[in-house]
Amino acid sequence: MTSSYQFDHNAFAADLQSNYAALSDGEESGVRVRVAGRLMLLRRQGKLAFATMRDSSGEVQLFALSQVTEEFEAFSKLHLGDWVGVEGEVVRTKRGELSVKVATWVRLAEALHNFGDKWAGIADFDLRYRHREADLWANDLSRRSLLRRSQVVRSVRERCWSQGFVEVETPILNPIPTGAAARPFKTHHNALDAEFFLRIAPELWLKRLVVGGFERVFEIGRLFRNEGVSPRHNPEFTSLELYAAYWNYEDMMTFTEELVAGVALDVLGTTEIEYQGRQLSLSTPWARRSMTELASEGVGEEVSVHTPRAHLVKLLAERDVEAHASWGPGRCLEELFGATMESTLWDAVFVTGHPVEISPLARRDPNDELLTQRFESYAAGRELSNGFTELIDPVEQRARFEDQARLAAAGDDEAMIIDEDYLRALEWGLPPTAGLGVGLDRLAMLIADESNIREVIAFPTLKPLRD
RNA sequence: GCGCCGGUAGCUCAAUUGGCAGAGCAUUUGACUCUUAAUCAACAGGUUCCGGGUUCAAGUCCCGGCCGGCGCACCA
Repeated sequence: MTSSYQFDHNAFAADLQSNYAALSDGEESGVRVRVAGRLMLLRRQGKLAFATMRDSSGEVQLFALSQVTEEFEAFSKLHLGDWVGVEGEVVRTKRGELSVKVATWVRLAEALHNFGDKWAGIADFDLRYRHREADLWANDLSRRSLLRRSQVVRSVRERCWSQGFVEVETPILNPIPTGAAARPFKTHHNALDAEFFLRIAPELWLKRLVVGGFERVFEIGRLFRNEGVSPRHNPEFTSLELYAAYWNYEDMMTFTEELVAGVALDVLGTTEIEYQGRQLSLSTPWARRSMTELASEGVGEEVSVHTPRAHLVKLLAERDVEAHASWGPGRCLEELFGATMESTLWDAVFVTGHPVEISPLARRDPNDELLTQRFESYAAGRELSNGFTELIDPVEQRARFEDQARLAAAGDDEAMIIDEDYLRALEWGLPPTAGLGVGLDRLAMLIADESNIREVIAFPTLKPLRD
């Protein structure tokens, strides 16, 4: 059989399995179908041959007989991994396996390499990540995790749409990297002879759309940060960022917990999930605890952003954290929380009330001028989302950017740069607005029960091979 | 970036103290009319990641490099 350019396929393996579940052993349905997929196993027995064929829905056995099957010899010599299109009757073999009894068939493509050990699959991480196409055939779990990631993104998108959010796209090539604290990737546009940075966050663009009258917007897209690679960090990752005019951070927390719990419900059917062998609750409402309270609990005494810096520095030193000269009390408080309590936050929880010092785009808390109306959600000891009531005052925003510029001058190479276009946008009037960012890879990890971010990214960033 | 661990046939893995590089699956050939990782028989398959070094002898020990896993750091 030579290969074909096309195949008229009219049935999926999984549908056959369910539609003919009642077919008894040795019974023939009288129905002819055309299926296509890849050969995963092939067992020849003299003038019979049995093959396991997999398509995107599942698996079904192909049953070939020399008396029935065209080109039987060639069929029985197909290779594992070959793509075939088959026409034949749906039957159940005497031994009870639902099968398509092959009348005619065509090889659609030939596999020149195998897909790993048929028991063990492919275990080598390097091979799995560099050749995901082979990994997907060899390992059920890889297929499942990437499928779940897709379901997570779909669910997030549909839930945002259903709440009246408009999906938008903002520039990836940015003249200045802003909206977050991170090192950027740099590139160059030849015709414009201009330096550009790949975005580290879409935040400022999205708020400019709110200024423009899009009261509810969101963007799902790739962000790029020139930081270390780890089981929880890929240089390019996917975020959901979303803004709602007239909301404050409490409204946004409610939205966030319902979104995440809803995604779990959509994909897994429950908000009480199992993660890495341990029960984890995403059920609403999530606990809300202030960073001040958590840091105090962590160090065993009352601390706050009003505690003298020298004392906070001492408490950090006791935990082997060396305070940088540019850190004020706010940053020290956050570091104390990070060093003591962050990794213990297992069930979904909101941490609220971040210091102004570390929140240059968030609106101050009217009850404490050194804190903001900000939250981060945590699950499995990791940050899952970040949101706040947006700072809308252009004068204060300029002062906050200038504070960041001073940090940069003091050696903090991740401090934010002044964005004049954004300040001008604020001068046209941003209504009271709350914003949210969610790391979708992190969310996908949680839902797919994966501990390595690479398992939920089809083609993770790897070091190019060289000698 | 730092530390620990790893890289052996196409795939999954062995190889004792430094002593002839092996198995299963896949591939190739043959047998087999209800198999289920089919089974049975046979053939073939190697730059032991790369480059040096020590040694009578290196997959194994030492040095350098490449790639990966985990931890730390940075961050989401």
